[in-house]
Amino acid sequence: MSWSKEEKESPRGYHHGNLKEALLRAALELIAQKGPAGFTFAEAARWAGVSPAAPYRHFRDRDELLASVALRGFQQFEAALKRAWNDGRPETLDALDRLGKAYLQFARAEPAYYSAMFEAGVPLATSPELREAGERAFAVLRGAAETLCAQMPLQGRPPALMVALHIWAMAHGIASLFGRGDAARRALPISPEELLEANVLIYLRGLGVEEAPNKPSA
Amino acid sequence: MSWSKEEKESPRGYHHGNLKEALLRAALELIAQKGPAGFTFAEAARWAGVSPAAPYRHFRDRDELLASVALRGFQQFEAALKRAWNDGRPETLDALDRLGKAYLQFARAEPAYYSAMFEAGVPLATSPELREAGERAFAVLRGAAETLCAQMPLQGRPPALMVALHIWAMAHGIASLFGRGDAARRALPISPEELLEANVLIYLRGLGVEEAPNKPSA
DNA sequence: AGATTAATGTAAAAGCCTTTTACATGAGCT
DNA sequence: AGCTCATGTAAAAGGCTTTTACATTAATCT
Repeated sequence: MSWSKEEKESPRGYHHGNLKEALLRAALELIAQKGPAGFTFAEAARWAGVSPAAPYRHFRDRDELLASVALRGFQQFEAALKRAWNDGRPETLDALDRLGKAYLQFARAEPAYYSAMFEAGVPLATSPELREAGERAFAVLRGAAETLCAQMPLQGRPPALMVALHIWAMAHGIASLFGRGDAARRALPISPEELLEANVLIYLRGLGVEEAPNKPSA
Repeated sequence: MSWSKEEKESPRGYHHGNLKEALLRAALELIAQKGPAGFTFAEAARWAGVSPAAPYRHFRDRDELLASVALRGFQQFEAALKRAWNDGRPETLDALDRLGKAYLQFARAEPAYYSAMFEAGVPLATSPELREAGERAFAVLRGAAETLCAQMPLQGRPPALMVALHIWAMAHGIASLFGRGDAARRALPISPEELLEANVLIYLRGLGVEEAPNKPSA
């Protein structure tokens, strides 16, 4: 046992010690509970045990806190997608399937991040950082599309960027419409995962990508 | 010239005469300007020239006004989609193309409606009316998918509902990610319309639907 | 160590929003 | 004309946001 560093609820003195982090966490929790609109700067402060004015030492205003949540969201999103894609190995199509599932999984497991990123109306131009984080997350999809396209015959090979945008649109469309058990959304005859998988498979067939029967055996 | 019925700015007496309508219009305008989050009940009242408490005679609270905007949005959306689809005539695939364009056009021309409908976090379960309006709008897509599927050979004909959901996801994904000139969204190498058209065409090819060369001539 | 400086919190206040309650007005009907 | 109900107003309580002046402490420098 160690007294070294209490992480929880230590009865702090005048200074908090880690207020910025605490506010980010509080915001995430509150957004998850009540949506990006219902989240309030003052409540995050209360949650962190500081006065309503304290947060202004770390964020210019409520919007900047939201943007910071979105930033962190994009970073985690990128990491999750990268993990799932795993450079397209061992099989491109399997990896693509994992990618789609990871996309939906993120939207479901981290609705607060997802809505801060895509639905809260945070201007992407808020900060270069935010924009870049978004780009980097998209770059994973783009890389996947490039790998995919590179495996197609040169004849009629589509622009990888377009393919990436299409995949993004399909995944985001499904995540956004059916992805969260919001109790606010539509009931489906099948799971979002299955719906997306089918959508992508049909799309790929349209591109002329054939599913390997099982193994790329000769 | 007529004094019959002034519609604009008539210096009203104690009663407004058409407050509910005025509030809906004000809300629409304000949401278009500042997003669903930035819109405020009090400002809508001001815009209509009444006291801050007056709106409560017509809407239980701010959320109900938002839900009403969404309701009206779904109704107009349905109408726009129906008009574009035109029962699939004269050519199913052309009609489908019009449908997609109408979808994007609505999202762009009526961002306030669109965000109230899909992004403001209005619980679909708010009222049966709202849910039904949503269903009716979706029913247009569903009808299109059914027409489309009916023209396919029985062998390997996909479930129309799935096709409808896919088309919805693609359209919504693109509208939501790139659809509004928000100055907040990503720049594209091509227009959302082209992007969606390509997405749907590839998808249809994947379903085995072949584009008629030009005219269904023998 | 001691002093200075910069970072981080607090208190108080102004301004806006939401929502409720009691009251005022007048439109529609008999 | 008189009633009644729908529709609006005024006033007030309670939150949230943001700013400003001030308090406390951590960091740094000599």
